Amino acid sequence: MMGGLAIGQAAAYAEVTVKTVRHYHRLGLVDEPRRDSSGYRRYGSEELLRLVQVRTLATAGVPLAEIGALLDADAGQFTAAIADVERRLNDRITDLIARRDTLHRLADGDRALLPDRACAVLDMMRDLGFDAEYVAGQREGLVLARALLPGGFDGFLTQLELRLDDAGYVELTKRGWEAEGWDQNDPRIEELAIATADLYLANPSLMGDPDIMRAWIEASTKYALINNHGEVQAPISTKLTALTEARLRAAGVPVPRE
Amino acid sequence: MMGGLAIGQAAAYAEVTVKTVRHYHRLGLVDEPRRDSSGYRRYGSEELLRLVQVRTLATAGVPLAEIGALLDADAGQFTAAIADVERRLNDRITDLIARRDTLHRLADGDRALLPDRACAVLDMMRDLGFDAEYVAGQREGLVLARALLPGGFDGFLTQLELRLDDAGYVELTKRGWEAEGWDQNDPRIEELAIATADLYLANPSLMGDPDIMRAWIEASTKYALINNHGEVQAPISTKLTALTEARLRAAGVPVPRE
DNA sequence: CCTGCACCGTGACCTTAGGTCAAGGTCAAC
DNA sequence: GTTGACCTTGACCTAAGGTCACGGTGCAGG
Repeated sequence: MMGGLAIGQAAAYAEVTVKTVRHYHRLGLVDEPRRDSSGYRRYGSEELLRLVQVRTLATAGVPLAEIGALLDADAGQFTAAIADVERRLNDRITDLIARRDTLHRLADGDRALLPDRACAVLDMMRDLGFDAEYVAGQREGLVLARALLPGGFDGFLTQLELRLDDAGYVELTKRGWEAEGWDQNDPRIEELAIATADLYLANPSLMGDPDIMRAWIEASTKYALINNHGEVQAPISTKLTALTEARLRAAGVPVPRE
Repeated sequence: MMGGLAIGQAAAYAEVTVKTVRHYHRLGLVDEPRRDSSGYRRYGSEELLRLVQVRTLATAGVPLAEIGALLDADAGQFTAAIADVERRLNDRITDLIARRDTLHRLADGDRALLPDRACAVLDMMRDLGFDAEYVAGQREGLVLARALLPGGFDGFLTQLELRLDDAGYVELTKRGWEAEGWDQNDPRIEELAIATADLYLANPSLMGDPDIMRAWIEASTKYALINNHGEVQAPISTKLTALTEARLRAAGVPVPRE
């Protein structure tokens, strides 16, 4: 027995590696045991106990830098610290469980980027028969909107939901998307602007915050075009918006100018 | 809007730090986005999606080195990999839960070092009225025994339990411990050896593996003396063992010599 | 127009908890 | 007497970023 365990046996006992034991010695977490005649470390149960204590705390996630003070504290502080460690462990466990659930969203690109409610809005658009490219643009827009105005995102979704509930709005918006293929001077553009303005006048709650909604339409339309056709301009949409706003102003609605 | 988010906004969106985003670029996990006129990175939803995917996997514990291949794999491989990640997460969770339970053992030094069954044996010794120093020595011995013969530890405990169930054994062992304070030539030592040998002869199952049990008695006695009195020898115990073994051999029991 | 301040750029070094490698000494067995 | 398993020290490597230094950019206030 030579009066104690060699480092490999001590390490196996504590279920750590030899290197880890030496690491703990270097950090002063476990005192160096006495050496035998050939300079080998010889471990008694005192050091083994300490080693197991350190390992237990370390694998529980306590930083090594804190373990020394923790183990050298008096009983009261020690049990309090243990309770704290346990709390942190519990936090980590619930955190990991949350991450495990988040993982499922990865299978679907939309769901990784947007909260469920926004996904529901996009689904509704698809169900209402909007063009897939249009919906994709709306998705991009929602992602950016959430990044740029995280506080107002929920209200913004509410506004979108309100609009999608209105059959007239849905119809006019679909036509507006088709309009991007029309000629710059197509007379239908003005017709569409008139119909849109009339819709807003008949149902003002659909307008929402005009600043935000204008930015929204331009941005999401542009994104759809950039991503799907490499085009940078959405001239028809811009013209349509301008005409609609002009008509609203003419009717006495205070629409701010860009 | 300047056509995209700056790195700080993208990082906030993905709930990582700016430094982390650049780190992912350097590792090739997220493509560098285009730059604006002043060289700033400008992020679109493509990169944001990728960023969120990488972060989700990374915080789920997937090494960054694996994430690239994982996200670039086809759908089948990807969902398989996700399932694997989830399995590893579950493992980590159950592992943390086990560690949390282990933590409680730290409050008591014995319970950190020894399995419950061994603690029960020590408790039984205390309850049977063994001297506290003796029990402490047994504890040290158990710790070392578990380190040195982990495979045989359970059988060894069984042997101890068997012995403690025998009132005669308990009585003789207590006297043997007291004997360490006697004179080397005290006639009671031989009496004790005779009684002990007779006990073993009457009840051979108490003997167990004689090699192991002899090593055990010597080691645990020595540890108690070293730790509590700084003595290195346990001469009476050694003599007692020798006398007992001689008597057993005389009675025809094959006791191996050291 | 200048100055602050908050943001962006790169590059080099620091951190935690060890792992790996190198070069040599020791021990038990065949 | 040599092999192979173990021990010694020391120097360097790793992941996943953090911190520091030093400089450029963009915008608001005085």
